Amino acid sequence: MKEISDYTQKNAGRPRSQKAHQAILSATRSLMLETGISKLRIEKVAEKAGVGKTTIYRRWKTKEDLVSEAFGSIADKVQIPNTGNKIEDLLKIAKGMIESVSQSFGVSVQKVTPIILEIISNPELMRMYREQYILPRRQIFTHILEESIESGQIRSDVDIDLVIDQLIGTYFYFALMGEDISTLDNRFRKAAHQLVEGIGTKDFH
Amino acid sequence: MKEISDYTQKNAGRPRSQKAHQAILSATRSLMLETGISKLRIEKVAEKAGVGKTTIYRRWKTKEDLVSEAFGSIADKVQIPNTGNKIEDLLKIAKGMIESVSQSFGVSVQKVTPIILEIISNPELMRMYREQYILPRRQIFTHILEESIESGQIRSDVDIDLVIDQLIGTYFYFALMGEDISTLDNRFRKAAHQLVEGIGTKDFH
DNA sequence: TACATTACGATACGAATCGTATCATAAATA
DNA sequence: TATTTATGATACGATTCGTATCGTAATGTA
Repeated sequence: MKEISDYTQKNAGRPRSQKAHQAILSATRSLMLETGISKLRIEKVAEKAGVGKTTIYRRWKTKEDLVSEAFGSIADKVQIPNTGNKIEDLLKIAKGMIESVSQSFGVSVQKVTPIILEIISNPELMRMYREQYILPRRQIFTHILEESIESGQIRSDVDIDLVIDQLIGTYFYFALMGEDISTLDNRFRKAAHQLVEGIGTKDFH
Repeated sequence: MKEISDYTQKNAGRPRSQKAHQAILSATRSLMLETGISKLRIEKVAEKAGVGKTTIYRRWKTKEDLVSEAFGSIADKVQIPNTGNKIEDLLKIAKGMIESVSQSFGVSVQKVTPIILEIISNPELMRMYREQYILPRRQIFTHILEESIESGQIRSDVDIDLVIDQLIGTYFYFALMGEDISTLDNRFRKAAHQLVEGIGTKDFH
């Protein structure tokens, strides 16, 4: 049997319907919001998309493959922010890691955080999320921080990748494991300030 | 029917076996390591514990309740570290959030991180993990940081809870979403140093 | 046009797992 | 001894899974 991922139309036979393809991905996204990933039923996706479940199983080997494409294909290019304030720029990019998803889905952040947690728990989906959502934003972070070094706001000897780890780690901890999302923005701003200015007394170093 | 969680022996009838209770929790922990939580089968737990599945369903309403007790009941008191170096103390506590689990289970950290990710993804299990594993360590963090303020290493105007968020956030990002666990310790140490000393130039503030 | 090929939607199917119900038996109290 | 509750075993209907089968539709080729 032919590998699903190796599919190429061989100029013979009925071609796969692109309309069905998009309908399936759209139905997958819609139902994911209602049930999460673990309770997503392929048969329900088929019903909602108006296709037979055979069509889904023919195109995607596993549910993870389907979800990965449904989720990954809506990620779009990250805009470089320019609020005039570096801290606000950093916040905007950090928030984009989850808000870009909630905006694509047209729902609140609270609706998508459980799904993102499920994605992070699954190695294959995590790979997609890292590549499509995290890494592009790390590049923007790098750009912003390098600008800050050039402008003399940040020391040139700091480990930029590590700073990004600290910012993203703090943001995810707030967004995915926090109990109060309403104060997230201000806590992130203050955390960024503490990182810039340092919490030490300077007497020691 | 009587609520399971409200169970109290009414001085009548055969009492519930405590031996079976512990055997069930132990079997749950053992099988969790092999299959994760989502694929944990109650029937397999019963078989491994040498009890009927009726006994499990009688005592725990849901799989989450069972896992929550099996996991939460092995959390023990957190020791206050005293390595002589505050950064090392912070690292030790942070690592304990995952290493205390791996040590209780007698397996490597890599074996338990997927399970902790599953726990974090489940609101009920996350509540247990927060109460049993995170909050006790936040208290130790607070203790260490207050000591550092008293000794003049850290400024008294810093937001300690926020510093803890930054440390824990960074640690979890490394441990749960990182790709290279071998350098985790050194990256955490360096991140803590960057937070203490600040990444800014002091020319701005 | 006729034929070969592949995709289509519908549906039937066995397998796995779920949580409940039933049962005779065991272990406690009154 | 009688009552009550727990025990382990097992049967059960309900879901969901992924596959197989079917006649039909849509394409390229002879």
